Amino acid sequence: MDVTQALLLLKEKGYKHTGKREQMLQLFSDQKRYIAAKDVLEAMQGDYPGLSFDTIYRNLSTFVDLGILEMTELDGEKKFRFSCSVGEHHHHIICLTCGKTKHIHLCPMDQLGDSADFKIVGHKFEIYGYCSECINE
Amino acid sequence: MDVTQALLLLKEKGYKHTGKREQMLQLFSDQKRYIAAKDVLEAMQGDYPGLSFDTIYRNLSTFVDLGILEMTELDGEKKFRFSCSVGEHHHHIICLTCGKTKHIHLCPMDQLGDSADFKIVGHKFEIYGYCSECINE
DNA sequence: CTTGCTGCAAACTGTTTGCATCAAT
DNA sequence: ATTGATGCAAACAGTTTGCAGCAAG
Repeated sequence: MDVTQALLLLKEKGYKHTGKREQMLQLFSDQKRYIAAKDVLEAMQGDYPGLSFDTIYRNLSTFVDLGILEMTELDGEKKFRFSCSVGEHHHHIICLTCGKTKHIHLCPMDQLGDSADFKIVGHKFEIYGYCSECINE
Repeated sequence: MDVTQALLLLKEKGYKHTGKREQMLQLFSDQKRYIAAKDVLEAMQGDYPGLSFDTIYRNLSTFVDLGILEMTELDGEKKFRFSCSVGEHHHHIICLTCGKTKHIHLCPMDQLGDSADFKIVGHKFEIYGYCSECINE
């Protein structure tokens, strides 16, 4: 999902085009990372000094609703992180320092037989580590 | 880990034996579920009407430090859940209604080769569903 | 000019902490 | 008598909401 495509989708759904939204989308498109709301805010405060968390949260949540972004909580973290959504089912290795991700095409659910006593509705598989840039710190 | 064993460990480490701690441990030992702090509190307020969240949280965190309980955050939930810890590495199917768990002895990390560009330090694999008792609601 | 977007302030949830008191050893 | 355990109140982080004004269509 690139920025132009996302903006088109927004327009289609009756959302307005604002500079803040575009720049948020640009940020996620440039950075293939899981980014927390706070970091989105900080990245944008250069261009939008008065920008508030409210706007960040409202837009992030809009983007997730539209399928533009995906949202996760790293194990133990008490905050959400967001990154560009890609269509096909996949999992991630996530850098605990910078949020950079790498896709994993192995899904453990493929090898798991049906469970007699549970109706399965979802799963979470994430791998945590440090990327080559963050490991020397 | 049963209650007597856990109490022994507490004593060993210089922690005191209180009725509240014993009953908390009993609760987790009886119920093989992931329980949230709030539900622990509610389950105990019958016997300890003045019981506060502070005590619950402090004791839960002590138990986790000692390896008596394990802690997780279900995907999307903004709260921690706790359950009896077992030694060997494993994963869970977790009922989204009652927190009941079933152990999974498949670990996807076994099939994952080393990643050249990430130093892996942890992972999370959880399966969410509804148990046979909760499915009809 | 209409409707959605935004900032402000306030509320909310789950969790943590300082302090004085109480209870287990 | 010591030292840890507890309740209270307050603080904290991340997130959400009502409202009035602003800006994009």
